[in-house]
Amino acid sequence: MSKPHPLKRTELTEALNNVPVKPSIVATNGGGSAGITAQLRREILDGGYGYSERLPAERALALQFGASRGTVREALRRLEKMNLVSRRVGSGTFVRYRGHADDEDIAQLTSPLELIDVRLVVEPQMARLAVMNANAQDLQRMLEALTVVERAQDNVEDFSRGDETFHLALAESSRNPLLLWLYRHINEVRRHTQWNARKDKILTATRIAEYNQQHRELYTAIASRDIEHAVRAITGHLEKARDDLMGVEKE
Amino acid sequence: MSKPHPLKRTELTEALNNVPVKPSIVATNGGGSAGITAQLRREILDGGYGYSERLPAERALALQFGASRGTVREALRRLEKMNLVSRRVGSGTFVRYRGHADDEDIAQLTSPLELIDVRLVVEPQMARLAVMNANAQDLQRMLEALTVVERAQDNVEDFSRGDETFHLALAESSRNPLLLWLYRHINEVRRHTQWNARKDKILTATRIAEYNQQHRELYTAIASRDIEHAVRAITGHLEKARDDLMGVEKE
DNA sequence: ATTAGTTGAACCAATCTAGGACCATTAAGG
DNA sequence: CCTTAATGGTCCTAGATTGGTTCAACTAAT
Repeated sequence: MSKPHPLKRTELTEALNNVPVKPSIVATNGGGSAGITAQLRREILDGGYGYSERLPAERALALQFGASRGTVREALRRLEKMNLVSRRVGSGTFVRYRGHADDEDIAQLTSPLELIDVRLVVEPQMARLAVMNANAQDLQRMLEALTVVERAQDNVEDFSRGDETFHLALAESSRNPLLLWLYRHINEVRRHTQWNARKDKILTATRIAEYNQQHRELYTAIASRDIEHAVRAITGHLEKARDDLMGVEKE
Repeated sequence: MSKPHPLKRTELTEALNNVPVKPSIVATNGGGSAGITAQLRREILDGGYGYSERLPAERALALQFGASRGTVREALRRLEKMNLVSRRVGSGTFVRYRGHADDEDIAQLTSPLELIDVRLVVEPQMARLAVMNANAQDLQRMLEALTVVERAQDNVEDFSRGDETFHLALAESSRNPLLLWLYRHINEVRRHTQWNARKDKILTATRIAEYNQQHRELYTAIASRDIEHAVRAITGHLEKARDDLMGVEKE
């Protein structure tokens, strides 16, 4: 079931009692259960405890924090509510939080193809919402980004930046803050992914022209409030990008 | 000299209150409740106290500011009127001003409805990929989460945690690291969103049973590699959640 | 003199904490 | 198998801490 403990039970306990508090913080924050909750939460989120690692026993934590066991239990109860730890009678309290890879790591784990797969899910919905919710200012911003990206027909870097701005303007036009927030994160990955290495091979002058044509088609569809057209445009755009990517992949 | 044993509550509190007056300003500005209000206000707005952090007790603040408790109370009363703090008898005075942390911010800006809209886009794709890519271990993890969540038919908290775990297992089964990464971020928001406040009204025993039925249907579909069925199941599940949410909204 | 603000004190009710006892479960070893 | 120790779960009581309230006295400005 669960992985065996590295130490025998008694040895483990003794070790816990001798060793200093793991978080090296002792009396920084408020001394209530809220403060203990905050300290442990931070420690877990920062990766001080790995996934499914066992926390010190409640009685040990009480000693370490200089609080009563009841107070520690209150803190652990909150952590359990946050789904950060799970507790088993007779066993202990275990971390139930897989630290997520940060932006750098996720960019390395994500292939350009997987990135486009995700964009192929998110962006059509952005387009749909944009048709419904975009206001004059949003359209203006998209138009500006469009003209910028169209002007960069022969410069890979310029096109790349402009393309990012245009799609971001699309995200903003959806008027869904969560969707925008998500797309910003996706964009971060996009900026770090290995796609950048192949940009020069993919972004020929011909393809840039084709992409820009699709950009304008998308903008026109949104400005004229044509949902079907907009979704077709963005979907076609991304599918073409995917096909171009796969074509280069084979070389 | 140094005590081998932890501090008692009294000593601990004294230590915390004696050590650093957080606003390094003490009696510079003109005494009076107005001056104290201004100093505390500035301290809170500058992020010296994080969200939901506890301020020193009134009696401690009185000492620190060299004023009487009544004066401090007047200052706190004004801060309360400004919606910067909230006070609870027996507990303390807590900051209610959300600094501009990213996650907190987006949680505040995102309505539960918008959250489901986004999930309605992401999760069907997760299901699709899960049908194609889930391995035995993924299915095992989903099944475990499923049994856990099914066992919590009458406890809102247990169901809530279990539901989160199940959907996270679904995300993992998609085998797309970027999608998983995205869903973890969505989950962060879900954890903070105002939905939590209405959980108790929405999650009746009847609805929990219905949700669990849909969970199992989804799992069965994925285990038997039926894409259409899986997408229908997850879509129906989220649409029902949205409808339930809107139903409560009207009350 | 009046007025508004401050002070210091005492007490109240709500809340939290310390500290302990006992239980059921789990894990390790005999 | 049984024994033993450790763990989380539960319940309790006494006491400490906190914000809420009231009141009489003091101060300074009008």
